Amino acid sequence: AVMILRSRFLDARRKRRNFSKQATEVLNEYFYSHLSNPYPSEEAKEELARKCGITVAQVSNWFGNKRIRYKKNIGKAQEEANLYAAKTAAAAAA
Amino acid sequence: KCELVTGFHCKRRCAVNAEDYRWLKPAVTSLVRKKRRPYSQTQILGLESEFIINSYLERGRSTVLAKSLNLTERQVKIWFQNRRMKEKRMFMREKLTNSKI
DNA sequence: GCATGATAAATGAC
DNA sequence: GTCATTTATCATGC
Repeated sequence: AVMILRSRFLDARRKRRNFSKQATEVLNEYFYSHLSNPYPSEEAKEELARKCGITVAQVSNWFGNKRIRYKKNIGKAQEEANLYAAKTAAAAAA
Repeated sequence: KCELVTGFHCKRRCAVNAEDYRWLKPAVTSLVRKKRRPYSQTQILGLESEFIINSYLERGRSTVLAKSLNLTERQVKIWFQNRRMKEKRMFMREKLTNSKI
C-alpha cells in the first residue's frame, strides 16, 4: 500500500511536460518586471496560473526554480533580463 | 526584521520588510545550512511504515525511530512535517483532477 | 548533454 | 503545529 501511494505521487514528475511558449512568456514577463522582489502574492499566483493554464502549485514551482537558477547564473541570464526589460518598456510606451 | 536577519523570504508574512533585490544576496542561513542528503530506502521505509500507523509522532517515538534509522530526532520530526504536507498536496491534487473530469 | 518541471531535505516565520 | 521558502536531486524532454 505504501509503494502504491508512493509510485502514484512520483508519476507527477515522470509525466512532466514543458509549459507552453506563451505560458513561459507570461511567467518571465512577471519575473523580470518584478526582479527587485520576484515573490508574487497568492492572488498574483492565481492570476498567473489562470493566464498560463497551469495550477498555482506549478506557478510556485516555476518561481522557486527561476529564482535559484537566475541567482546561480547572474550575468549569463542578463540577455534574457534585458530582453524582457525592453519588452515591458515597449509595452509601457505604447 | 525577518529577512534582514535571516535572509529568508516569506512574502505573505514579511511583505513589510521586502527590500529590493535582497533576495539576490545569499541567505545567511545558506552559509550554515546542512546539505540536503537523500534518505536511504531503508530509512524511508521505516518512516513510511510509522506514518501509516499515525501521521503524528507519539511522545518519545521520535527518539526510538531516530536511533533505529540512524537519523537525528530533528530529522525525524521534520520528515513527518514534510510528509504531512505531502499528504495534503496529494489530496489536493486528487481532488483537482477529479473535479476536472 | 543540458534545460526544465517536480520532488525531497532543511530552514525560518508565525 | 502549518507552510512558504531554499537548495540539491530526480526524471523527463528534446
